[in-house]
Amino acid sequence: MCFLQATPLNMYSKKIKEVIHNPHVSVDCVVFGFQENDLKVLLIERNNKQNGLNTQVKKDWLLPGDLVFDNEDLDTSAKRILKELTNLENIYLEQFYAFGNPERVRKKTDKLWLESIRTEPEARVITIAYFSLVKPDDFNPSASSFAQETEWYSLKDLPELAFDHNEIVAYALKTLKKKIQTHPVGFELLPQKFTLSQLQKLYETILGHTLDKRNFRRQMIKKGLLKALQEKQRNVPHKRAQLFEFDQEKYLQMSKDDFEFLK
Amino acid sequence: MCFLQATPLNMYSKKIKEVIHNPHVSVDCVVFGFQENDLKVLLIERNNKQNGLNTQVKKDWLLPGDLVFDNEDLDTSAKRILKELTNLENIYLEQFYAFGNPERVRKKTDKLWLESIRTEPEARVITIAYFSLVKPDDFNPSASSFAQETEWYSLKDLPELAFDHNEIVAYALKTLKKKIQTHPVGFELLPQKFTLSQLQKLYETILGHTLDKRNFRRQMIKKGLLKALQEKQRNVPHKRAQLFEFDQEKYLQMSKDDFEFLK
DNA sequence: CCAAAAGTGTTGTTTATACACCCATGG
DNA sequence: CCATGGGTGTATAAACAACACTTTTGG
Repeated sequence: MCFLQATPLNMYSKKIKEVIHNPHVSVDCVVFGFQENDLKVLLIERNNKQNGLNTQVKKDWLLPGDLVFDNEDLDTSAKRILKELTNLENIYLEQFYAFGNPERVRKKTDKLWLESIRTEPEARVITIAYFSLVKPDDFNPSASSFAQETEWYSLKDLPELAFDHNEIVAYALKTLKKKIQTHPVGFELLPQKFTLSQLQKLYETILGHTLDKRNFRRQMIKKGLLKALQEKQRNVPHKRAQLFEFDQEKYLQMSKDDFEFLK
Repeated sequence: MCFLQATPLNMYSKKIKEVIHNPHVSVDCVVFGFQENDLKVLLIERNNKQNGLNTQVKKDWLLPGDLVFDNEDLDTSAKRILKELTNLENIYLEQFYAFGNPERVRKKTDKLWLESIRTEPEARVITIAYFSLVKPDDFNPSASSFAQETEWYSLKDLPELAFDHNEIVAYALKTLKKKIQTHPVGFELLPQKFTLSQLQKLYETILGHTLDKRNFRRQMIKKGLLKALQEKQRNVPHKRAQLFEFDQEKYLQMSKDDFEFLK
C-alpha cells in the first residue's frame, strides 16, 4: 500500500462558475502500476462524510475521473484530471472505450454522492475510459498537503467500486493484455533501468500465466528494443543481473518504417 | 453506386418533445460494404437546401449519425440510428473510438447546418464512433418511399465529409485492418455463400496488398471456420468454384474454449 | 557452504513464404 | 479453341516450444 500526492478535497466540491463542465461527458482513468510483482490499480477514496452522507466505517473507492470541460479535448481532459486527482503527469495514457449504460449510476450511494457534488446530478453521463501505465519512479508518494487519499489496490482483491467502475477496470485489463502482446508498453510499468527477470514477471502477471525464461529472453532481445547498459544490479544475494533500458529511438524508427505492422 | 432505403427526411428536422436527446453525445457509424471488389462506405446526403442554406450544386455528405437518447445505451443507440437512417439492421457493429475535439464542428457549413436542426446547436458534442460491416445480401436497395439519399462511396475516392468524419473513416479503416487479421469478421462483408477467391480479394482490398493464393487458402482452411458446401458456382466462363459458408457454431465453440487467445 | 536468482543452447515442431502448372467452363 | 479464373504441392526459412544445468552473489 502506498499513498499518493493528490488533489485538494475541494476538487470534488461544486464547481466554480468560470469553469464550464460539460455535465454529460466524463473521463475515467484506470491507472495501472506494478509493485512487488503485483499489478495494481490506483483508486481514490470517496469522502462521504464530507458530503453529509451517512457513511459506514467501510471506505468507498472509485476510479479517478471527472466531467470534461466544455472546450477541452478528451485526451487533454484525461491528462488534466489525472494531474488534478493523482498528481500524475507525463505518463502513458490511452483511450480504450466509452461506457454509456444509463444504469451505470443506479446504486443509491452513487446517486446521493452525485447530488452532493454535481450541479446537474440527474444528468445522464457517458464516460470515456482511459488506461494509463505508471513507472514506479513516478509514484512520488512525497505528497503535497491536503491530498485526497489515493491507494494502490491489487487487481486480485479489488473492492467493490462506485458506478460501473469494476466493469471498466475489467475491460481495461483485457485491453492491456492485448496491447502488451503486440506493442512494447511493458516498459511503462517498470523503472527506467530494469532486468529481464523483472520484465518477465511483469508479462507473467499481466497475462496470468508463466513463461519460459530462455524463450522469453530470446524473443525480447530479438525485437531490438532493449539497450543493455554497462551496469548491473548491486547488493543482491545472488548473481547480479544485467540492467536494460527501453530503446525509445529505435522504437520510433521502427514505427516510422511501418515495422510494427499496424498501429 | 447503389441507393438504399433510408430515413424519412424529417429525421433531421427539429426533434419532437417527447424524445429527449442528449445534446452532448452523438453516435456516428462507418458502414463498410464490399462491392465490385472494392471497399465502400455508406454516406448520407446532407440536404442543405431544405434548411434554407445557400447550397452549391455540389452535394454534401456525412456519416450516418445522430444524438443519443437520454436513457439509451450506446450500442442500442447505434443500432437505432443505423436503422433510422439507412434501414440496416442485424449487422455487425462495434464501437471503436470516441472523438471529442472541440474543433470538430469548426466548418461554417457544419455550424449552419447544426443551427437548422438542433435545439442546442452550440452545444459541445462528443461522438462515439462505431463501424459496421454489411453483407451484400443486406443492402436491400428496394427502398421505402421518402428515403433520405444514401450512397456507397469507394474509400479510394471519398469526398470531403462534414465535421471530422473523414478522420473518423480513416480511423475506422485502421481498426478494420487490425481486426480482420485477428478475428474472422471478413465474412460479415460477403454473401452467405462465397468462394475463396472472393474472400481473398476482400482481404487484399482491406489490407492494401496482394496475397499468395495457395498460402491464403491453406491458412483459411486450417482455421476450421469454413464450411464447404455441396454446391458450386454456376454460369461462370471458367471452372466453377467451390462455395463456402462461415461456420458460426464452430466459431462460438472456439471463443468459449478461449481458442481465440484474446477477446 | 548455502540459498537464490542469473544466465545460457539445442532439438523437434509448427508456421510462413516463395513459387508454376493444369483444369473446367461459357462464349 | 480461347480467355478466364479455379485449384493444387513442395521445399526452404523462420518462429515457437520444450527442456536442465552452471554461475555468481550476500549472508
